[in-house]
This record gives sequence, structure tokens and C-alpha cells, in this order.
Amino acid sequence: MLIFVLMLSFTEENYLKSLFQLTVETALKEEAGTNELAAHLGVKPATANDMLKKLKEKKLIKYEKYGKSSLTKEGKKIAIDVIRKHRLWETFLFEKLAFSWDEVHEVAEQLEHIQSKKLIDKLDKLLNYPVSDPHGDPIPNAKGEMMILHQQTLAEESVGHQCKMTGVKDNSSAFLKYVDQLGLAINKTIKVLARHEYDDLIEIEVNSKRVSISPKFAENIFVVCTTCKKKSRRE
Amino acid sequence: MLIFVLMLSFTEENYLKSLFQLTVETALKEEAGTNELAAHLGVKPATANDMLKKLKEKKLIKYEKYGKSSLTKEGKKIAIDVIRKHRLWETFLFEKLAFSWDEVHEVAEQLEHIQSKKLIDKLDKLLNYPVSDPHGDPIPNAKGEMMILHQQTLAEESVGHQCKMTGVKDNSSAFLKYVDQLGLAINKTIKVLARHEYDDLIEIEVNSKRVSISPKFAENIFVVCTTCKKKSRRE
DNA sequence: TATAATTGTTAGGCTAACCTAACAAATTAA
DNA sequence: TTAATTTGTTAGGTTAGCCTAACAATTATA
Repeated sequence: MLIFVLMLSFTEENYLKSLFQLTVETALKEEAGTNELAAHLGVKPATANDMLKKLKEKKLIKYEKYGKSSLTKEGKKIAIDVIRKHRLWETFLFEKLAFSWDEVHEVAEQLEHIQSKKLIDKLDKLLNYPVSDPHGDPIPNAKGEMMILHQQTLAEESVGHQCKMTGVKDNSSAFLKYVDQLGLAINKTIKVLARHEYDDLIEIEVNSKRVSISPKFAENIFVVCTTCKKKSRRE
Repeated sequence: MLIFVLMLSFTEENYLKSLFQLTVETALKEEAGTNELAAHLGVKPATANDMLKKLKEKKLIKYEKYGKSSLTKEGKKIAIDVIRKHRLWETFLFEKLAFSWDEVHEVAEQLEHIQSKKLIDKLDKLLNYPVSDPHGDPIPNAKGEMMILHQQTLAEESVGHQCKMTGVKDNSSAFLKYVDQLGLAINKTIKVLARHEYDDLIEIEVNSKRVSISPKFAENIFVVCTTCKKKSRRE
């Protein structure tokens, strides 16, 4: 029996992944604009426009002229699969090959496009079916199901409250090295000591030391509040 | 300090790899023809011709109009690097992910193009610096040095002599499954019992059983003769 | 050595993925 | 509600890697 598999190029996969990250994953909106998507992918809007038409043709996205775009069920399935591969590879690099967490992303960008269902399932098994990657991002399972994480950023945490770091929003090497330097890491306990009106800096306590961070920095750290025990979804 | 790395496409890497396999590796000749190379890569001669000009321009091959092609020192270095990656990945799939030896080639064809020196060196270490892959082919080390193997095929072995299987020439899944079926494997001891003039079949003994094989089959099995103790290079 | 067969090249076309420049639609602000 | 700004589209161009068809050079054969 022949199974027809829709073979997508690396580029097409990357468009679906970007669209997923801009919409479903952050759960902030349902659709993304052409310019926004182009910027996220590092191409010009005209280029993204061509691809949107093509992906619509293939029924992987919903798109109307001058409108915003969103993934179809099928498109979402593919995007999740790419993300699953990306995060499993990151975990592999980190756990089995002793890469540091700021090095894994770049290599995983290449590895995520390897086509072999068997490979990825075996890798999943080797890693003992991890649910999150070195950055704290959830790894979809073989069925495409993934944990919902990252309800809140450190920027949103109230003064006086304590929280635990669960992940990062920015995966760039530069940011991650900075995070390392400040002594922060996934699962670290952080206490918000103060917010300074004067220059917007936030003062936190981590590893029993006081550290000042910028709002920009705080927005890129995901936390779960341990003071308010119950979980709250971002609205 | 900026290091300028000549970034090659997957396609360019594949041309260099093919050229290496058709010349240096089999050690039968110094150069390969355009049609031959095209056939090896599964493209038309006109396509290969374009690429040969491009690779000459980049000083990775020697090529003159209507002449045969060969690798320059730099081209050979890159080809060996691709082959190193291919064979390390095959070994990884076989040893760490329990792939069978007929499944590894296809996936390694994709993995061999991942760009990350660190990745490949860590992989090498994880596998404990293997010198040959699941098919018995030599794996170049980080310096590009590789063992010379495969001096002789089973087709060349004398009647009455005993030999040990060291590898296969054909890496196709179909051939490798056939090898498995006959009870052959790397390091198996094989005795050549007879050659039948009538239909050219070769009778061998393996696992204490008599098996008949075709000349075509025998040409794709590499062996080292244990009867003639000393090693002999193919002329 | 002339001719046939093989091998290699050129010219011209195609598609995917990018670009710039010009323009059109939609949204925001005056 | 018009004008300015932002956002999105179209047209046309580029490069890489493939193709076919026609032709040229080389090699083998009669």
C-alpha cells in the first residue's frame, strides 16, 4: 500500500512553524499578519506573500487577500511535528552531548527538518519521553499533544511574591548567556523584591543575592507563582 | 577574529562526495567522467556539467572541458568530512537507536549535511571514536585520516580459501536484507567451496551451511583472506 | 581511416525562494 | 472625513538546481 505523504520543503516547514509560534503557541491571537510573519522569518513581506498563497493552495493555512493568516488543522499538525523534532533534538544535544542551553537552538534549527518518523520516535524513547526541552518549552508527544506551560512572565509577577522559573521566551544565545550570568536557571526560586518607578528596573532575589533586571529581561523569563498556589491562565 | 568558512549547499557537498567515492575511495582510478558522475548522483549529464564548472570555479575540483574530473586537496577535505559525518551518523543510528543496518543509510544521507563541528566531534566521542560503520566502511577521524580497508571482494577469493567478511560495497536496503537472510554479517568466517563454470555460481560455507551465491552478489561483499595471512592491496 | 557510438557541452526553459520598486488597501490620526 | 501611515500585493528580476534538445568532441569499431 502506497501512502502519499505531503513532502514539504525546509522553507515551507519554517513558515508553518513561525505561524504556529506567532499564534497558537503564545495563545495571544488567532492569526498573524504578513509583515509580522515575514519579520519573524527574516524575509521580505513580498516573499512571505508568495508563500502564503502557496500554503493556502496546499490547504495548510487559511488566508485571504489583505487578511491575516492562520493554520488549518493539517497545517497545525505539521507545525507541531516540526516543533516536536526541534525540541527533542535540543534535549538530545543538551543531555546526551553536553551542549550548553545557549548552543542547542542553532543546531536544532537544522536537525528539525530531518525526515524520519522512526528516528524521532527512537530519539524520544532514548530521552525517556521528555515533556520539556532545556529552555523549559513543552515537547509535543507523538500524538501532537503538549503540556500548556508558561502562563506568566517575571515582568508580570507582583512585588513580594515568590515564583519559580519555568522557561525563557527568547532562545538567543546572547540572552541565555546573560541568564546564566545572573545565576538564573530553570526551576530556580525567584523573589520579587521591588519595582523602581524611576527607571523601571526590577529587583529580585535569586541564590540569596539581590539582582536588578530590566523590564525587557523580565518579559523573557517565564515563571509560575508559588505565592499564589493555584495556577492562573494568561487572559 | 572572523573565520571565513566556505559554505556549500547540500547539492555541492553531494557532488564532492560522489566524486570522492568514484575516485579516491575505490582507488581504481584518479578521475571520473561527467556522465558517470551524473549517473551516480541521479541527475542528467547537463546538470552535472553546470556543477562541475561551478566547483572548478571554487577550486574544489580539477576539471577541463571534455576532460575528466578529480578533487583538489580542499575538495577532498570537504568530501572526507561529509563521509565522516555520514558514517558517524550511521553508527549512531545503529548503536544508540537500534536501527538495522539496512535502514541507516537513507537517514544518514540527510544527517550528513548538518553543519556543526561541535556536534560531530561530540557524536564521535559518544560513540567512542569508532573506526568503521555498520557496513564495515572506514570512518575518517577528525583529522581526515582513515583506515584502508576492503582490499578484496568475495568474488576474487580463491576456492578452498577461508576469509572473513569486512564490509559491503552496495549499501542498498534490498541488498543488505538479502545478506542478512543468507546468514552473512561483518566478521563472519566464509569458506569458498567451489565455483561452478556452468552458471558462474559460487558455493560458500557460512555458519556451517552451504550456500550458493551469484557473482554479482559476491562482488558486493568485502573480505580479508585468512588463508593468505598477509594483507594484499588490490592492484 | 572513415564512420558509428559514446561522451560531454551548450542553449534555452522551468520552479522555488529570494529580492526591489511601485502600487493598492486598510487603518490611524489630524 | 480627508490625509498620512502602515500593511499587504503585484510585477519583474535573480540564482540554484534541475530538465530537454541539439550539437560537438572523443573514442571505438568496421
